[in-house]
Amino acid sequence: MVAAGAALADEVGFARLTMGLLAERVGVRTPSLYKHVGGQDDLNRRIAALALNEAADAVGDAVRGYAGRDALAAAARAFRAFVLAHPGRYAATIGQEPSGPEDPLATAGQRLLGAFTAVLRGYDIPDHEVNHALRLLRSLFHGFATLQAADGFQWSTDVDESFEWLIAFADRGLRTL
Amino acid sequence: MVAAGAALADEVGFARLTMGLLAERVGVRTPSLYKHVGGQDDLNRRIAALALNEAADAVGDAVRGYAGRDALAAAARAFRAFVLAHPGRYAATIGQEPSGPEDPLATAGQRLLGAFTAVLRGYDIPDHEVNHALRLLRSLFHGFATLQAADGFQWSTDVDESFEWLIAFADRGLRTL
DNA sequence: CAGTCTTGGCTAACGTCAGTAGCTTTTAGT
DNA sequence: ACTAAAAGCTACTGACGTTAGCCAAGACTG
Repeated sequence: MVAAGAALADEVGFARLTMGLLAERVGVRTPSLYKHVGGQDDLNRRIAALALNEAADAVGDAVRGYAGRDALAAAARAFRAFVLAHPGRYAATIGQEPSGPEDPLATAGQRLLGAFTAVLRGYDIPDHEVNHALRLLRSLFHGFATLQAADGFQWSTDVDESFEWLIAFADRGLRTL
Repeated sequence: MVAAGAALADEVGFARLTMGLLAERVGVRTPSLYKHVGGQDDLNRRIAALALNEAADAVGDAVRGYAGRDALAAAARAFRAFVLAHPGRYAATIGQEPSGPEDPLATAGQRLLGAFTAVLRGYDIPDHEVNHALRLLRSLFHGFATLQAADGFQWSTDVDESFEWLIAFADRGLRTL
């Protein structure tokens, strides 16, 4: 149900994800959906939680066995690949605030954060700067991925190249704190 | 009209900006709005263009008279301040693709980009890397601002401090290319 | 000054969509 | 075989975006 919604969001775009469309997709009349989800808000939040968990898995898997720059590059590429492959469900995460620490959305966010924290362990970062570095990485990758997904880079230069440049930039910065 | 819409979006949140609400705000019945804007899509795009132009102005003004690290810090702070002061209209810019080079949205985006380009002139950046650096800055600030506006994580540590740390990080990286 | 065109407002209506109420069917457990 | 939960359905409501068609006020022109 939520998986179908996420898939549909990836196909038609998150903004065009409608209860009626989802019902049609799963071969059911619209009101029947309400036996499975609380409503559109609930559906959106669950798609967002799914997306964050999947992103955390993707980043976590990609990082396994690597450290330092290799880990950073693997995490970055995995994250971007995920967002580009699943733009709809990732868009669902934008503008969702977890209602509390028990919210599945919050724990999913924590898992993703944890995956990036693992990357930072490969660098020599003072304790009190780890949170700052974490926010840096999240901002950087979230920003790049969403801008590209929205086609925010209208310029001609190759985007892949920019992304690799960006990874190198972050790596250099993290190595020289 | 568009200005009123932008103001309303800032107040109630972009997602809750409705034609009926805007009509009420400007003291008119809903259908009368269509004498001024083409519809909700058109309104959204115009609000987005307004926001990008205002952001470009804010960044451009803030940078004037500074260079290097001072310019970068001024630009970054101005941009973030703008997004936090006008979350609704800035949210309108997310996920809007300009229809062509003549689209006011595209030219507004170019102006904002130009403001950041001015900042980069204060650093010694090889020609072929300027575009990469530009995308870095845009991703970084867009990501940070939107994540904070959406309260995307549980920010336990002070956000202002993280932002200043992020500025310092970017400055160091740009100085040592 | 009279006529006309433009501008900006209005009411009435329609289509789409989220969501609710209440009933029926299917299915699973005893 | 019986019952109760799970999951489906039709019918309906209300909110919203949007269009059609009409009307009033002001500007421009003969």
